[in-house]
Amino acid sequence: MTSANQVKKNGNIRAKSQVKILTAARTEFVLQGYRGATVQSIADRAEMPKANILYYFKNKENIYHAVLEHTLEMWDEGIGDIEADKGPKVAIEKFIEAKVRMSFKHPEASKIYAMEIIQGAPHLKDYARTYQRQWVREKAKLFQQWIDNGEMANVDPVHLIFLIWSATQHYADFETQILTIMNRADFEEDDVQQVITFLCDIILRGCGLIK
Amino acid sequence: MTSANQVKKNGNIRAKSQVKILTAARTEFVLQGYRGATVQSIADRAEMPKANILYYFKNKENIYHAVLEHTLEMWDEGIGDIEADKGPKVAIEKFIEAKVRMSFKHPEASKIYAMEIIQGAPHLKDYARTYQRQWVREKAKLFQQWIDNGEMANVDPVHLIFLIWSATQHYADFETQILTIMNRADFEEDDVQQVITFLCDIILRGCGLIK
DNA sequence: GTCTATATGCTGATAGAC
DNA sequence: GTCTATCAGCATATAGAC
Repeated sequence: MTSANQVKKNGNIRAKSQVKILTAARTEFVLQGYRGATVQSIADRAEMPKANILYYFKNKENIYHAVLEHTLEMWDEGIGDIEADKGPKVAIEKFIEAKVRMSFKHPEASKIYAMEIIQGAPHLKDYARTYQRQWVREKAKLFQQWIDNGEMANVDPVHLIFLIWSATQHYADFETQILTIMNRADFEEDDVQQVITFLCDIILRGCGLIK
Repeated sequence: MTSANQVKKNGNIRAKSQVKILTAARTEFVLQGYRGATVQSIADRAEMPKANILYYFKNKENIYHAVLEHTLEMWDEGIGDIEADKGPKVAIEKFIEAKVRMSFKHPEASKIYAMEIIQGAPHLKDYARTYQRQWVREKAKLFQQWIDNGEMANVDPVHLIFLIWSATQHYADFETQILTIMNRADFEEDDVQQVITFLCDIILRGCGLIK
């Protein structure tokens, strides 16, 4: 076996192990919180010895950082952006749909983010201060232009973004409560579609974009 | 001092200490999570020796139970109910206002509840299954009557409740993120009023209750 | 009721054999 | 790369003096 192949094979093992660890860790961090999730519990869930976990990530905080980063990346990619070119109605519709679908598909991603923010965002202050604040300002400006052009009702653009965020992520973060109240074991595609329809209906009408 | 007075005095000390402990514990549980909050950190925040904490509550889990119970009670009392007698517009308006005000006044109450639900509601399954499910069904029926009478648009009543919950609690749970994005140190009464106006505007129009 | 001292178990992390 | 053995520190909780 050549040295190049050796590296590749080892790289594969490394990559696979890391994904396995991150997946297990994400679940543990959601279920138990940062402090409550132990390296041992992550190891058990990943079906690896504890020492291997620490071999790949050195320490617990590094695991958490990797989970956060991995999660935010996946989330942002899955949502995409608000598209300006087709007007406010399509833009808001598409954005709501993407966020609702992600909430049902990857509730853990939203949950881990939510817990981080609730606890005061100790690892994400910079993320909000730079990336997110900029994003909100950009989109708010876009909404304001549509409002000024008379294309939608005069509603506060920043709070509109908060409303869409909260209403959509609620189905991920409060999954447990919603299932219990609706007396259901799982969600199905029909439920997802119904939520999309409901939220688009209310919010678009609320923005004066449908009658 | 008579025996009755002795009991009363001791009762006062006990009650005061317990409130002090519960307040400190709530903050610690929010900031650090259940496992991350230590009895010592609660004692430090309450400015009491650790042993006194355990004297009053026996163990850490009892503290958490008491915090949850105390918090839910306070929250429910502060919100009040959806009042049927003045029609959908006033009912929804009053409910949104009450929830927004509580979110800004007691964000920790909402946060501790949110963390509990996100982690799978291990201590609150029964609460959702009995009390909350019943409440939602009752209110959904009320909304449905208004819809059938043509008093409001035909929107799913259960999801409408979820929308109001999520949109209002967002200002408590995601306080940190919102402050950072808005580049503010604290909220003021004007902010609260603006949120109430915004949410009533969008949701009432979304329900066809204003033009 | 208050507080110090301490028992007991679990945690993150490391050393070193394979 | 994998895994066993182990350490040092910290957590909850209790015992018992005051």
